[in-house]
Amino acid sequence: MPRALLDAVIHAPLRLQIAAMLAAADTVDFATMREMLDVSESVLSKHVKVLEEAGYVAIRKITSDHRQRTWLGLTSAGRKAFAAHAAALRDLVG
Amino acid sequence: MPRALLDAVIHAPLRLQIAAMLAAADTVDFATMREMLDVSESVLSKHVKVLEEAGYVAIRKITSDHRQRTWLGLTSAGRKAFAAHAAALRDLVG
DNA sequence: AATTCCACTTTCTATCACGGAAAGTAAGGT
DNA sequence: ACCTTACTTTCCGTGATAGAAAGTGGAATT
Repeated sequence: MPRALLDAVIHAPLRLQIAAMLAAADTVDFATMREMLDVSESVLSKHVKVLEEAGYVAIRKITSDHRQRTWLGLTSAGRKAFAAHAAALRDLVG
Repeated sequence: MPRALLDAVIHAPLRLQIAAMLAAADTVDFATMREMLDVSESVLSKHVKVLEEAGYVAIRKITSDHRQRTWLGLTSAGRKAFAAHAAALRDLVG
């Protein structure tokens, strides 16, 4: 029954970690996240895109200091969804 | 980095629920679990099999009272794996 | 202005997971 | 021998995931 409460977009292992990192750190840049998760650029890019298309993650590309960096952060919908998912997991896992 | 700590066998939504139910109830029979999860027999059977092949679930077929029932329970390895997974999730989800 | 970098993004290709329907199996009843 | 119960396995189609390689767009360099 609580299956409906588990958000498939967030539940996938990598995306759960992405969401958790963003929930904890507010914003993280692409390269740093890639290193922390130890995945290829294409994989991270695609998972971030899934989260973005779900309206959970906001992508901001900023050029500063002769470097362009992509900053990632949760939207308010993303924060809500993550909180709900976290609650569902806690409920399940005790 | 904690990706390694998430057990793919347990993480799948349905199997996470199965494991959680068995962790909470010790044993549950197939039919009851099927109703609680609201899935088809084939789907439950296959997920249970995955858990069994991982050594996490023990299947016991018992005939009593003119009815045969399949009882499911976690093995000690299953209990350990679930506990570890639960810890990893809590760590991730805060 | 053309070229090179950089930092991702998208495409390509292959594999693997998942679901349900339907067919199959095993152990009793009748 | 046949039927029912209670799953199990097969069949088949769909969707997710991964990584390599090619592509894109905006600096920075020449």
